[in-house]
Amino acid sequence: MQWQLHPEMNPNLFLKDPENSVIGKKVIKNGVGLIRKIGFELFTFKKLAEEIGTTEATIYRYFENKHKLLNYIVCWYFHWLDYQVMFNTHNITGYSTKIKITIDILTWQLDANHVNNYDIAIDDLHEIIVSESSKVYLTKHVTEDNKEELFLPYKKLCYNISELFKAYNPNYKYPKSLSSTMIEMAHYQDFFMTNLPSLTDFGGKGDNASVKDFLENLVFAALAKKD
Amino acid sequence: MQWQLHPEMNPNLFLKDPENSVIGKKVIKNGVGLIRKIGFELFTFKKLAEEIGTTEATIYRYFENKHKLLNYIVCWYFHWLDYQVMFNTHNITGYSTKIKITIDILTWQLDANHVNNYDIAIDDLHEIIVSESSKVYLTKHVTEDNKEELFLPYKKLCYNISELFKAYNPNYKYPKSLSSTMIEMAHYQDFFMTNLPSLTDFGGKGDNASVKDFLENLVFAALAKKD
DNA sequence: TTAATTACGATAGTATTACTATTATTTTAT
DNA sequence: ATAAAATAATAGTAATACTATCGTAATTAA
Repeated sequence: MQWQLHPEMNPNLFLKDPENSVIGKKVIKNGVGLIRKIGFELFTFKKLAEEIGTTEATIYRYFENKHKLLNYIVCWYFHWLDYQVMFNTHNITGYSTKIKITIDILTWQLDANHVNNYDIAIDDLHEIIVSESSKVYLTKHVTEDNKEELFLPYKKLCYNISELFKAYNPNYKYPKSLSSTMIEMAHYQDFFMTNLPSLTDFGGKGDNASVKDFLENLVFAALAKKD
Repeated sequence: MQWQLHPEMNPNLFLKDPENSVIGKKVIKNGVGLIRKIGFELFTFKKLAEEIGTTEATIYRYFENKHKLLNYIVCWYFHWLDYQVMFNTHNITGYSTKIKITIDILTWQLDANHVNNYDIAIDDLHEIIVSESSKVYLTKHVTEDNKEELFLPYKKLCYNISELFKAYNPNYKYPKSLSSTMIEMAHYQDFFMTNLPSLTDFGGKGDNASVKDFLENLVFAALAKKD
């Protein structure tokens, strides 16, 4: 599937399409690995350049700065996630089931559905999303970035899930906020469970099935038809 | 009230207590103002030093780095918030009412309750919390920081709210996760409403009363006794 | 009271980061 | 085969994130 290799990324995210060259692909692939390993704050283009055997300047030809690279990675992930949701809820009857499947995907209940034959290490990617993705929009330049549509895949996923919620219960007043809450909490509760367990109810167990249970309970409680 | 001026801050947050000197207080007060103005990424000790008429090195005597200063500010805020919740729910009968008051405070439904006679500009502080607070724990050193109890006020607030939830419905399975969800979403939905409105249902209106309504609906739906 | 100690802030650094400008090399087009 | 274009490497600079040292002021100790 050509689409999987070239998920029409927004050109505002890069200076030169990393998908079109060997070094470009290494920037993404090893970038994901290095950010996961040392965290976004300590991550630099110099360190990445050393790892892939090139120079800083070369990487700057692909991305304006490390923030844009993170934004690219985050977009790639949400694009991929949106596709997973679409693909796995397709031809399923019942909005309740569709919502449950969506929660499964968001909370990383990985199984055969999530086969990936990408260059990007998808588990590393997920780890980055959990601890770094919000840094992409929590900036002073969020408005300009938004105008350049740098958050489109996130917004699209949020919209698609909100439409599921509306289909399940057309009277529910906050489908979009519930959708963004669910997406954020799939990541935050995961991060808390691992790193600050006292902020969750999944202390000892610590598997993402617990996050799934929590979100399912929360979402269906919120959406419950009161008649 | 002496307590308000000296909310027993964790000494691991600073090298030298900023409350004990004029310059120290300026570091906090002007630090809050400057971070709010230019954002945490562009904020430097040099810029802050220029603003308060001192040098970088002086500020480094108080705080190890800018991250610790942000951590101090965030702790101060959650400490203050925890006190607000405790004070305003005290002597109120009915856990439902207590929870509603807590949501009011979290979603910044400011009124006479929130009188502040601090040096810190409390509205600037709230703006910082909304867009910068998660950066304090979304790091690779979260575990070591947690061991030094740098997130105690947040964890305490989360715990206190979870106890309210448990009192309201002892059978609810996820009081802590619901509590951290509510705290995070009070800030995130506020940020989204202002900066990425399509992720919320409060597009045009855009007041924090909408966030309050959403959270009240969500929390009471989750906690609803099913019998 | 005076000497010693401590506290404090200012000066002047360094290593790293985040880039940019220029030059060299390779690729592609004709 | 040669010109044009694309690409990468070299070599920078300005800003950032600190650190080490020094002088002065305040505090305390004999």
